[in-house]
Amino acid sequence: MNAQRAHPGRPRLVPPTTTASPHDQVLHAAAELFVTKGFAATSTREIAERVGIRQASLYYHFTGKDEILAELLQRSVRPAVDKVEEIEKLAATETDETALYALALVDVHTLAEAPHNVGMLATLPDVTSSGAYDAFRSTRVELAEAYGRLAARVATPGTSETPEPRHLGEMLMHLVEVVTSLRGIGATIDPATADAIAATCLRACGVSGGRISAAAASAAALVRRMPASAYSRTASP
Amino acid sequence: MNAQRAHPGRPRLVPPTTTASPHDQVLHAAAELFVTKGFAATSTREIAERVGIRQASLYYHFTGKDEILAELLQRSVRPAVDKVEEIEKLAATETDETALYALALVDVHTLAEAPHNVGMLATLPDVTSSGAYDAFRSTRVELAEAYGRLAARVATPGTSETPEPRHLGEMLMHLVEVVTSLRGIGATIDPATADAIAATCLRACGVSGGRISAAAASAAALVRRMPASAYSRTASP
DNA sequence: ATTATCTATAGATCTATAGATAATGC
DNA sequence: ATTATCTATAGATCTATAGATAATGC
Repeated sequence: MNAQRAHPGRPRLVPPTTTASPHDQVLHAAAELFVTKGFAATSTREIAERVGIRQASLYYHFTGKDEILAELLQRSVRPAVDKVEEIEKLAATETDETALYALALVDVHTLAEAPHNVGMLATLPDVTSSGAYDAFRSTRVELAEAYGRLAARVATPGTSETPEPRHLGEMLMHLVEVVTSLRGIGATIDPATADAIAATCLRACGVSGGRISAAAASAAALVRRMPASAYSRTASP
Repeated sequence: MNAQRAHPGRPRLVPPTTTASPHDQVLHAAAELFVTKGFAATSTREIAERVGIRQASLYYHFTGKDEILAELLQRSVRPAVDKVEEIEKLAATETDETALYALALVDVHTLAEAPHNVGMLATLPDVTSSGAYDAFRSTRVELAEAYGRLAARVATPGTSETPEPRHLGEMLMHLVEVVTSLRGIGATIDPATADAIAATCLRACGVSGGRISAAAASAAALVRRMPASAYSRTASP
């Protein structure tokens, strides 16, 4: 009772082993190859081989390698970006430290749970200098600016010890990206690690240990309450 | 009084503007391109264009793109690796904390001063999966093991809070690599930043603030005393 | 008729080799 | 004679398009 026939279209030479959509099969295969071999070093032929289709068949689902990359990049930050607005509103009722801590925590989880560690793609020079990165750039800036706004409000009190505020947002984003490095060496991101990273963000803004503990406690409760924002497609209505 | 003629060999179509050796001119151009565009995404033609020679002329100086990469990788760690032995001996007269702090500091400076931020190349997937990386791998393992030995001696006392010792050395190396990320976003690595990174290494091993300060003071003095280990060729006699 | 694949291939690279050439060195 | 370049090009990709084919859907 295997081989569930029901699909239109010419059958593949190698029948699929999964029930995922061809679109997602391509993304899955590409993600793994891009992360392990790099974007430029991965050919469309290799991606197709993994999926079990011919190289040319990719072009039925995507306009090219760049479009595959673009979608992977978008997916790698969407859960975090989707929660930015909610978190910034949160700064009204909670402390600024709590809001920043919550943002870092949400971002850590997004990167920690992204399939195949695709979060690291955005750091590769062949990716950032590709045309596909352009559409993603504005999304990334949006996130960096949210970090920047929250960090500025947290850091202003003691302005002497903290780094130049101009790049502070970007620095915190980079700091959180350690998650992808850790995943790269096979570490799993447990809750303690996630908290350590979020705490380091506050410390970089000059927040004292006591206030960090307080922010950690309230942020943890708030984040637990947020919708899971499944790692999936763009549309939903 | 320009254009100093003295070289054998057919003249270039575009006369060189620098007096550096052709070998170094190629490394310089390649480093910049590999870091900004990625290794796989950079063609030998582009490298040659930057240098002002024809693509085929590269092969007089190097056997191929891989050999260029291999030499850049070696240069990116040599100053740090050269000092490992001296630092490990140092652990006899100084505290283990001081030795680990000194290693981190030396590594930070190596990465901070490497031309064109070539230290980041070793983190790229198209580089680590290239054949050129093989020769480099053993050098890198040597450094990681030095971190591991020192970290183990520092961390054993309080073994509960610290990460699994198996990967501790590698984790500390990755931590120090933040330097290349910081350079990537245009930050300059001032002494305070270098100390912050070295201190974070000790903290990751569970060392208290007081002991970190002590290690920082004695390590700084020791590192200042070490030979500069100029960023240059293999041979010297 | 529509969908999802296939085969075949054009055109654009890109790497690396062969052999010619224009300097200096002896 | 030696050195460091040049020109020319073969062979190996790699991307993307055109058109055929084999399913299901109506």
